[in-house]
Amino acid sequence: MDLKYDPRAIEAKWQKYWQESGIFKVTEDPEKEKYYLLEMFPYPSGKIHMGHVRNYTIGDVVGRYKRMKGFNVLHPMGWDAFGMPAENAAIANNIHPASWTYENIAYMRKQLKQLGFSYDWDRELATCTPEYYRWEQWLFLKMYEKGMAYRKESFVNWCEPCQTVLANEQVEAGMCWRCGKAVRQKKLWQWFFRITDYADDLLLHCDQLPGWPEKVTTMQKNWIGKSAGAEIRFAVEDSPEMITVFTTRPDTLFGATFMCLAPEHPLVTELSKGKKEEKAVAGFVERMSMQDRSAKALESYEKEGVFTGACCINPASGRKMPVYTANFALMEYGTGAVMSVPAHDQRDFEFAQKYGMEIIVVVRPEDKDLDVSAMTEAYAEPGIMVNSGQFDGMENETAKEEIISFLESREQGKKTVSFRLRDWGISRQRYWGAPIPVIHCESCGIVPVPEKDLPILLPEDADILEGGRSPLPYIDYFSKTDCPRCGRTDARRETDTMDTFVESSWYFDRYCSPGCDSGMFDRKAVDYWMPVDQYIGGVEHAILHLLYSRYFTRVLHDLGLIDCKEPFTRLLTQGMVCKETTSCPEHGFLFPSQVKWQEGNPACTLCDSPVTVGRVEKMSKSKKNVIDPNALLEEYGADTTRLFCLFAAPPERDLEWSDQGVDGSFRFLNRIWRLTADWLDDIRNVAPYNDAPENLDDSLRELYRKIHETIRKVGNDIEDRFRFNTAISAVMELINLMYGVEKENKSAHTDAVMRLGIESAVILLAPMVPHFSEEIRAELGYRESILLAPWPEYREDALVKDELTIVVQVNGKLRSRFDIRADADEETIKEKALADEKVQKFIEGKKLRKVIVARGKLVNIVV
RNA sequence: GCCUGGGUGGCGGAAUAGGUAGACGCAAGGGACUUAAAAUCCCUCGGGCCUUAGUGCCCGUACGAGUUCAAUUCUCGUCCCGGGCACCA
Repeated sequence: MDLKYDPRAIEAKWQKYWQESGIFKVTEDPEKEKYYLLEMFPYPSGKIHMGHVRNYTIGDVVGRYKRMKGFNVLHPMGWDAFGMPAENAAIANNIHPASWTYENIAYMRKQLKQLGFSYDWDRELATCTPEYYRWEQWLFLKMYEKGMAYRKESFVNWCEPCQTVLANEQVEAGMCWRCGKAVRQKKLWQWFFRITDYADDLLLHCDQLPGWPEKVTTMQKNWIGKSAGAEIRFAVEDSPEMITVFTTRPDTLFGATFMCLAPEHPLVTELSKGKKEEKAVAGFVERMSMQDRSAKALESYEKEGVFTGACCINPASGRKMPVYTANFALMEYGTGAVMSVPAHDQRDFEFAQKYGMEIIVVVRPEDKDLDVSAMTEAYAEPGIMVNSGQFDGMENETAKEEIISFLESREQGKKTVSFRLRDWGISRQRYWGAPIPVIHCESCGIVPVPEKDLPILLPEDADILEGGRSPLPYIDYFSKTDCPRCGRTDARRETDTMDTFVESSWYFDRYCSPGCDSGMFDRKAVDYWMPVDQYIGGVEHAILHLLYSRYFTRVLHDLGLIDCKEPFTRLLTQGMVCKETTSCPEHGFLFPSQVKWQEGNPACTLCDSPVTVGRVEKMSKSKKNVIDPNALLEEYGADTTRLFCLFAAPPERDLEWSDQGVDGSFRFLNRIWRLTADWLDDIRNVAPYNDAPENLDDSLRELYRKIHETIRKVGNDIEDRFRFNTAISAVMELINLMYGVEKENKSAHTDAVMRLGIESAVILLAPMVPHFSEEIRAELGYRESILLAPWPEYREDALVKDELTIVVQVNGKLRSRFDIRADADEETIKEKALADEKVQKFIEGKKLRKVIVARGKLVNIVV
């Protein structure tokens, strides 16, 4: 055995062996229990970053562990390959999005292989290939048939100078990131998926996902946002129009004193037409269309509105209510109209004060009356009805039902529920995405592409136009086509492409039979593998990606294509990889390699200025606080890199990068290596000890127990808790103990127990540092891959202790401890504790009030 | 504003059923080996107190209360930090 641990030689050797032996290839095997392990596939952005390394390392440990436990493990990898960065790179570097993407894939695949991940590479897929997206187009057609895909008008961020649609992240403070000019909202006809049809079902099953972090299901529930209430219709004065509102507080109807419509509400323009307010209203609507509509932006705007010139009639009180249009009313939620009850809604209260609107109290606290003139805020609590006609005196919760019945009987409203969730807009006016397979015909309207014409290929000989515009509408051979229904020769192909979340909503199904060319997937394969048993990825996908995938799985289920309804049985959301930032007054943020140490202080390598060490933040290119995995692989190898990612923090928490910590992980592997090298001659031809512990002397017996305790702990930590950090520290303790074994005083079984110890340590670490473990196991004389070795089981009899240490507290404070036979009964333990010399000092002359004995651990004496 | 995590030594973290706070690692200090250094191995390592230096006492898990024989762990309140968000009518 080489005396020095040389990861580079070892890792290349075993990676080659795994690849050539095809050991990670799997097929459906009804004899074995399946385990589908999946990590979120990466966007091929250029190279692997530490977030990927962490995510995929965690997954790999689980995959290798389950494999050793005898499961048939499906562990695939692929590429989420459509998307905007490819277009941006194309513009910046004058390279085609396709070549950019495929080059990145090739490079990143190589990096993943260097990290030793146990993927079945035969199942690799890239979503930008026609073999993949043709089935997405096929599904679109099925969804269109069912009315699950439809078109409606909605808004996009539009940059006039660039003549292009912008993503939210391309809008910076209301301005276009490219030209810096103001962005406005433009209405376009776009494609949607009817996810709201499944809102109730998606919500209901949030409580049936016990393997998901509660935080994620809670976020999903809040996102779907079901609320019960009523729709109420208000007649508009001097007009045949009605305004319909949704409210969760029908009980406060008598207190509604004005109405607010969203600026985009169709009635806004109509109601103000020909009135003196018309100009002001039009100006307001125009101004609002310029505003950024994201939640955070809206948050910062002051609440404002203008009078439309029209009034409506409160169906309960008969009161005249002025109709306003206001920036806080959202067209997307409810009906786009809000009945405003200033006495019982804080936002309405503020709005009423600002514009001098009437405030009427209709719910009072049980113990007092509310005086409008003395109110400083709205009263939103439950209470007793007042000023509400026949409903006075009721509890407001009862009044909710009563008022709804009252409205229903007069056909002025009805009970209803509303969801916060909106339909999924999938249209993107972009090039690098899957074409939506429909044709627009002057005679026939929307005509779906016939199935036999799929796939609609994305032309790959086109270039992104100036300003980032999609070339698709300008490519004649693509966009000009014949109508498949009537044959008209002037039809136009749809040039919107699909949101990339569509690809990631079914890739896990495709992995089950990635080469399938007769459908989205092979039914037998998908029924065998799905659902995913363990899904692992960043918490940033907690809502959208996971919700869309759950939705797609339901759609596939209801189309009769798949058995399961929930795609992911267990979910692990891992934390971010963070590092402190470093910056120089002259050069701004610095990469770690741009910082040198001068007399114990950090300095800039470019200008020698002292460097400021900033907060620990998520690694990001813009802050330059990044570590390049390549450099780590070069210096320490894959096993050390993996080990540190696992050891530094539990998976769901953020991980703080530490160069010295990496060094420590490397030292640990070296320590095992040396221990093995040191003992190899003694243990090479010895069988690992596997007898009763009684035949061992005290210190060996202690080691034997430690070995089995470690086996138990590592298994539990991986299996139940994904606590790789504590699993590793348990093995460290075992190694530390073995370092204390002296060869000089060897007894009959020393070699056998040492062999067991080393063998166990290595096998327990095999999922985490696979190359290292394979190598040592080979040195110990095994011919087969460690992957084929069964996961070790602990012996109960080795864990048994003759003596237990009991600690003694007096009034809850630790005062003494003693050892006692493990089979001693409670009374004996109690007596021994009371008789203890140190304990005596504290209880002498005092009255014993209580003595508590806790299961073989502790005695607490209360005096 | 709403939702959601989190606060434990110089640092990352541990404490799995309310029962010995600080496992393991990093950093630091000391020692051994060496001509020397590196590497390695061993020891110390939360704070304070003491004319008994100990198998000693007190304090200590963001802060303040509470429940309990016993709280890092459970309850309530406060402060601070991170993440998400589409004004939830």
